[in-house]
Amino acid sequence: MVTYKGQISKAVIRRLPKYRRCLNELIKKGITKVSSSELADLMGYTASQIRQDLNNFGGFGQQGYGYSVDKLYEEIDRILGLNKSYNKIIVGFGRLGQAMGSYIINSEPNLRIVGIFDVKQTIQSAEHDEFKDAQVMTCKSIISFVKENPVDIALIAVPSYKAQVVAETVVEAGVKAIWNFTAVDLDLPDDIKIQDIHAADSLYALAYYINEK
Amino acid sequence: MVTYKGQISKAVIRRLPKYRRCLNELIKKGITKVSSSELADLMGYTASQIRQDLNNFGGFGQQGYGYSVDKLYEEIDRILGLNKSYNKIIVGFGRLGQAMGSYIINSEPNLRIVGIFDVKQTIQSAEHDEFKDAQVMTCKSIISFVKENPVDIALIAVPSYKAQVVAETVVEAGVKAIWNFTAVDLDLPDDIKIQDIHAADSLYALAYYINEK
DNA sequence: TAGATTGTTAATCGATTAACAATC
DNA sequence: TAGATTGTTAATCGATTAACAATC
Repeated sequence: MVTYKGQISKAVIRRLPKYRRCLNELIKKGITKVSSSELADLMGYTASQIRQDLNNFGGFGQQGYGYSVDKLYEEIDRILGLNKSYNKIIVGFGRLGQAMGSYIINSEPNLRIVGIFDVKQTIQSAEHDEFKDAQVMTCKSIISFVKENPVDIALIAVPSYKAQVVAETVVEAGVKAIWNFTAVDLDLPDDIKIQDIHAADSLYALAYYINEK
Repeated sequence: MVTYKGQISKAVIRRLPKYRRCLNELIKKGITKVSSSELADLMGYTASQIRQDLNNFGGFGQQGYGYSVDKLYEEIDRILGLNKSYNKIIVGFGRLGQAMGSYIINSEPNLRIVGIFDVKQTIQSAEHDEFKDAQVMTCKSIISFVKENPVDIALIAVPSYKAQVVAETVVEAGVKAIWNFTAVDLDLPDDIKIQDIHAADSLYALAYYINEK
């Protein structure tokens, strides 16, 4: 069961953003040092799991002392690749696409929205509109656009029935990573990285737990 | 390691909505019968896992034949509790709250949106607006409203810095289940069911996999 | 140095896969 | 009946927890 160095389990990767969030809170509070058991209390994991998780990437801690909050935060940022910049397009610019676009503009400086595509080229703009200067292109121009402009990530927020076709289009254009907000499980080549936000699935799980026992 | 009957692992519950989605596709195609190995091909699981999963709830299949698509779909619906109705409030009615509200109105007939709350009582309405007759109430009235009107689920889509306070308010009012769209891990009593949509977390995981290897 | 806390190995737990008897 | 496919037990795999030696 020897995992090669650098081959990290999905369970660990899923937890890293939560570590990052927690460390960010500590930084805001001016706390500079934290032990695995303090983190355990804050996050609801065991101290043992936290040490295991962090040791996948090397010894970030110091025996007898704990972890430096700043250093750990930076390391996790680096591990996740959040110290780099990414070019991004949004395909489907209804309320959901706009909501996520707004989030990115306000909270993710490393993500540059380089193109926005929708069947409609108009934006129903709210009052504080981050998008008032944005140009919305027709989906037909996705391929030519991506071939001219390197794109790392495509956010897809089109209606479900268009999801597979749109996804195939961005993949054909050369995009390798998809952040999928549609209710569809996309069927794409194995080398394409996909992260699904299947909001309805979590709603159904919620219904299950409401009725449980 | 005897799990009591009826005590189903979280891993299984997480997969049920995907079974449901897949079965729904088969129904649309007019397919009435499916075997565990056909489902395995469609969903990317093993046939063995599918049989294990379904057998948690009793024998839905027929040896030598397979599963009835309609029956299995209905059973999963019932297991998830989707055959019942739920009253729901939306707290935070910006683009994200509106997007999810629109989804619910159009796709989830069993979910009734009984109240909408926001600091602003106006709706920036798009052209096809499902909400044009909706009344948006001030967050201050949440407690009195919920005490008058039974509410099963609160969708929270307020800015992060308000998330904890808003969540505490709906819990104080008596709501037992929260569908959380904020970036915050809510700290609430153990008997409150929470499902988080931490979209940013999945984006960070995507960044990790883009850089992997 | 003594105390604290990590890094890391071993033990446990739970989830997935394999195998096959039951049965339609 | 013969063939197919489930239901279910056993084996494997992976992830979590416990324990403790290393070391700051």
